[in-house]
Amino acid sequence: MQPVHYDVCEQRCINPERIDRTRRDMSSHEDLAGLAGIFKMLGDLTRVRILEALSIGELCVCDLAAALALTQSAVSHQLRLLRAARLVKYRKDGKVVYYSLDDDHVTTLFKQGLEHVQQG
Amino acid sequence: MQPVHYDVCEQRCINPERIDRTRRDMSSHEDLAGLAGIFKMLGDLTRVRILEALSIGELCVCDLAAALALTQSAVSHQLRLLRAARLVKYRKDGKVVYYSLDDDHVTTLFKQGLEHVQQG
DNA sequence: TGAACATATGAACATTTATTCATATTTTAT
DNA sequence: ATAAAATATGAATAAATGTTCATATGTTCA
Repeated sequence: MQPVHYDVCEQRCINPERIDRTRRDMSSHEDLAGLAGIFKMLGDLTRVRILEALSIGELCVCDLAAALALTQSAVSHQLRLLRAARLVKYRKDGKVVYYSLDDDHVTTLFKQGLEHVQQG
Repeated sequence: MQPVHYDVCEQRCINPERIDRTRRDMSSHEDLAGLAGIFKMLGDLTRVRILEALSIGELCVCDLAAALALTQSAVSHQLRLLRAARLVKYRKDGKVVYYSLDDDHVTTLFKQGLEHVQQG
């Protein structure tokens, strides 16, 4: 079978029907951007460690820093991002702020991810 | 209850038992690094789009580039990374190389991720 | 009120990383 | 063998991002 070539978006292509089908069936750009955003948030060792620590139980910032051997500032900056992504929540007790996981989606994703990691 | 302060790793902390428990119960650094690695790989819009496209069906590099309106070079560079992460596999048909998903872990992770995205 | 402490945050710096451009490699077809 | 086409890749550039340092904010306690 001879590949037929068309020009789409200044790219040569071989199978235009597949291209059309792909474009039609793909999720919205919005959803995919959101998806990439979540994974980007989880794609950092420090944040993964923070989330795993919090999955064991709530911790205040300084304990989190101590447990993971990180500076208070580094932890605080990352918690800010995790908060914005609604992955963690917090409660204040005086001047101490306790952080915990916002829902169990993270735990689920971690389990799925570990399956891939540990089988590879 | 008065918080008792200890010094651990040059960090003040409030609840040393929690710190110990956290350290004890956390997954290995290796596993967590691997986990972060997977998520980092998925944490890029271009790669997410490529993987979603391939989840619909196998595609050659130039069709992938056309379908996503990307340069051949950009796609090829990303496929290299996805290949190294064992997220995609390929088969050669003459000078055309067809890529597809290596397993269905990606699809599972995408579904889980979209749940978080679409409810937030 | 003032001192000490827990946390948050802005700016600077260093590192990582995605894309582009040019070119190499490999295969097909004449 | 040569030309054309599909893919891969190295180097360079630009942008994003994580950490550190210094400092601000807010709370407790004397």
